[in-house]
Amino acid sequence: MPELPEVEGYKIYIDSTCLNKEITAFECRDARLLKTASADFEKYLVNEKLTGTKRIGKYLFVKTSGKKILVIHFGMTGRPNYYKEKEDRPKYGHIVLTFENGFHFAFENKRKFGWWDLTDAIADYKAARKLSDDARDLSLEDFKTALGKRKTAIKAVLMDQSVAAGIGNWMADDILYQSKIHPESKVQDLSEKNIDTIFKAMKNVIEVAIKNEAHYPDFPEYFLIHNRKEGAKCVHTGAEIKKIKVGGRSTYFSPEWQELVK
DNA sequence: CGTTATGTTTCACT
DNA sequence: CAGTGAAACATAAC
Repeated sequence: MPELPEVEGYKIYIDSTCLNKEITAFECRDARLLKTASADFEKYLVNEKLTGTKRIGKYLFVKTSGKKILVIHFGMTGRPNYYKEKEDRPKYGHIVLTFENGFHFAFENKRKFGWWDLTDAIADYKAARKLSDDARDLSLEDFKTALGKRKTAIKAVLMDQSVAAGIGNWMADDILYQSKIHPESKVQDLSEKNIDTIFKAMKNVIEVAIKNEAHYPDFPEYFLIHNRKEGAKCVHTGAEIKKIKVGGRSTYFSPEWQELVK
């Protein structure tokens, strides 16, 4: 379930399980998950160690003792799984590293939208992908600059990784719900104050979600995520949450609560 | 059987 | 060239 807060949790998980142990084997059972040749992963990972991680948005960069940096993207259904017994390999653990202590690290990916890549430099990779700064660190100034040229729905723009890296579908919905702004409001119509409100809501969603380890039931009651489904009711108005499509994605919002800015 | 799902990439069009 | 929207990708679950 990976958006920014989930991937932050995965980072912490990998930091606490996989670092500073020699890799003795690399195995991938479906090459479609690899952006670079399988032989390259063998070459640059086996007999090396993972030494540290850096997360930018939903991308996780894993530094190694070797010449390359491992890049992991979890897609829609990815998650890490560190386990001991070989027979405990998870059903969708399509990529597996084995460490010198006999433990294994599986990259689970049910829908196979996630992938691994190798790179020489994080900054270059970030630039090539047109990735913005991580939404957690992004300044208000840079956020405004990125929004400046846009003429489309704010919801779609919030999910654009070149605007604020890490915001995905549920976070964008919650940010706009907490901002009381309709997801189809055009960016060009938003006031300075609207944008400040959205920026603050974005930071709040991120910090609250990370603090609660992306465990939705623990989020405060005012989070839309508890009612992000058809037939559910808005905690503010009591009216039904509506579902529409914005930017090609299912979008949930509270019609009376969230103003369409024009 | 048809629809939907937490994401990114590609491609055609403006 | 930049921005936009739709389609594609692969698969499970409802």
